[in-house]
Amino acid sequence: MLRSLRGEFRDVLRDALEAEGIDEDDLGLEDPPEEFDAVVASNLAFRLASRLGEAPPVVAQRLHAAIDIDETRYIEAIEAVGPYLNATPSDAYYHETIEAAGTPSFAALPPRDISVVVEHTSANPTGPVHIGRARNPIIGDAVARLLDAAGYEVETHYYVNDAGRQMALFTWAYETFDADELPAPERDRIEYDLVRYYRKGNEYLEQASRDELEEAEAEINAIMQGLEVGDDETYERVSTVVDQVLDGMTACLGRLPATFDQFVKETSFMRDGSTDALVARLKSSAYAEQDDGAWQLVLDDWDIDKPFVFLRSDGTSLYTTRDLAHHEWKFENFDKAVTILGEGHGLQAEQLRAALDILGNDTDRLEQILYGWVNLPGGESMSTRRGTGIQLDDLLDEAIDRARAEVERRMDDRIREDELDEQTIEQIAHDVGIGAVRYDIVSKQPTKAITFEWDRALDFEAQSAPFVQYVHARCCGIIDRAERAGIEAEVGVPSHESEIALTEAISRFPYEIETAADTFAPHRISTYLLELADAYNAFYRDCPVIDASDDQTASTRLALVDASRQTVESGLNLLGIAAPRSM
RNA sequence: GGGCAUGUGGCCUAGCGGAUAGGGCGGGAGGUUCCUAACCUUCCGAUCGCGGGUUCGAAUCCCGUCAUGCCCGCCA
Repeated sequence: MLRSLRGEFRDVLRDALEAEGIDEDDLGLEDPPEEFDAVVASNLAFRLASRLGEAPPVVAQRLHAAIDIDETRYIEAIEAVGPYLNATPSDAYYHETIEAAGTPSFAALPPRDISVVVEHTSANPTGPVHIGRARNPIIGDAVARLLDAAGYEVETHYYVNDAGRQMALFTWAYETFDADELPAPERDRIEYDLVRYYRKGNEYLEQASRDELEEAEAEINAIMQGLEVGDDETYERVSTVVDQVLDGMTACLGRLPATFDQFVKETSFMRDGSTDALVARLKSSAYAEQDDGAWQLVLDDWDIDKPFVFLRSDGTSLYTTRDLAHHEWKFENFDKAVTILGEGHGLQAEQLRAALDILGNDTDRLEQILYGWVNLPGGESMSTRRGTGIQLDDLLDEAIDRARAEVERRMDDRIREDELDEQTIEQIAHDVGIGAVRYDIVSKQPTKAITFEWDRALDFEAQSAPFVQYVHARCCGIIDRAERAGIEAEVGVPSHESEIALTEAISRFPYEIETAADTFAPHRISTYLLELADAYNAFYRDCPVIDASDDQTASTRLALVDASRQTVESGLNLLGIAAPRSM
């Protein structure tokens, strides 16, 4: 609803400027501080002041006099407050907000007819997902949900690096070592089983004699060469490892849940000839040169001083070459491409963008979101190869355990009349625990580095998922009681200041989706949900529903509770967090 | 050495050109004869790393500087 009101505000401001014969495009819209009744404001008078030779408040008055709000539906009044023009909402604004928010479509912006592929996670299929990587699926999944809500046609992809040396080494180790010379798996799932071969292989190479090393390297190289020439048998051998490990990783990511519409294999761009074709095009580019037999692009014109090598001197392609073919494939099939990348890939991301530019692509269609690493407190690094770090599975298990303990601790003094059976308790623990993890990650700007600490990541109070989820549970509690008391919801116009503030918070939701999607910033949704939850808690404190002073008040408040519940659920859903009915 | 990112009260964080810098944690003081206290109220606590500049206006933009992280391979 705020989107509509802002539209009206822009219209009347533009009309007023035209009437005054003033040419100015920037309308200076901003959010007014809380203490004002206005829902949107303009600071236009500041900028016009010097040009018109008048003081800002005088300009504001003049604009105010020229503004005509006879035709507006959602703007009740526009006031000149000092240099600001403040727009306050009409009864229709509140009424229609509560009405619209009671339906699921409130969280969906109109379709844009623009397809976008969101590539995220894309971790090498070498073993269990550790929390250093967990930021990627959590941000990526939220971005995909956000863009979907914002009206884009979204498809999610996991790009599988099945072609490099790591996978060749893994395949060799899998075929070479026996299970009985390996330690027991840390968990009963396929990637925990297979990663033991990968670790064993790396370990072996590190302490192998010269002869052993040569022999092993020869086998690993043979696998890499087989992939390069598109040998079917080699591809099958590598796939045996890749597909199994990937199955396990997919199961782990599914717990978040993070899901993928498609797993796109790197080898597919070698096997279909697109990498070779791309290399030929790059060679003929004005920026290509040969250096010691290898081909590279000189990217000085893009302010990148590191050349981009796209073909080895032995004629084989590199990971980045194939990724280039991969991206051109994305451009052929989608209008936009969004990629979530760890900050370690910053330079590569810039080189990729420049190379795509050289190949004649419109790189504005590519959005690369970089996120900082998750570090461990002691500065210890996480490595699948060495088996260090914290696994995502362990984090989620711990989160659920702590949440379950919390639910059980509260059992004694809970007063809500619903009986929680074992299965329900387990479900709540699951929703709360995993929600807390996701919220902790998604609520921070991706570019900031995170130091992982159990107690902070799994805090169930205040600025956290459980805080927001609790609001949803509170709504459900009231709705359940109202139903038993025979109270019917009826959309009305809020009168109490806490009702008004809550309705205004709800009215912002579609606007928040729009701005968050425009900037690819899901953390804005988490910030918004906190504000919505605060507004609801104030309403909960001040405005009884079941025991309202009269039936009419009870009915209009119940409608507001319905609208709140739906909005909170939709908001949590954008972040991939469940909304429990009871806690 | 070069590049990119980040620097906001003891700790975490929002804001990223406009109305007295919002929250949370921690600390102090309160609130439950119940629409679930995973909540609420209140107090204490910030020269927005530092120095310049641009602007009517800077945490926000520019320059410099310091600190931290990441990257700089014919690896992925």
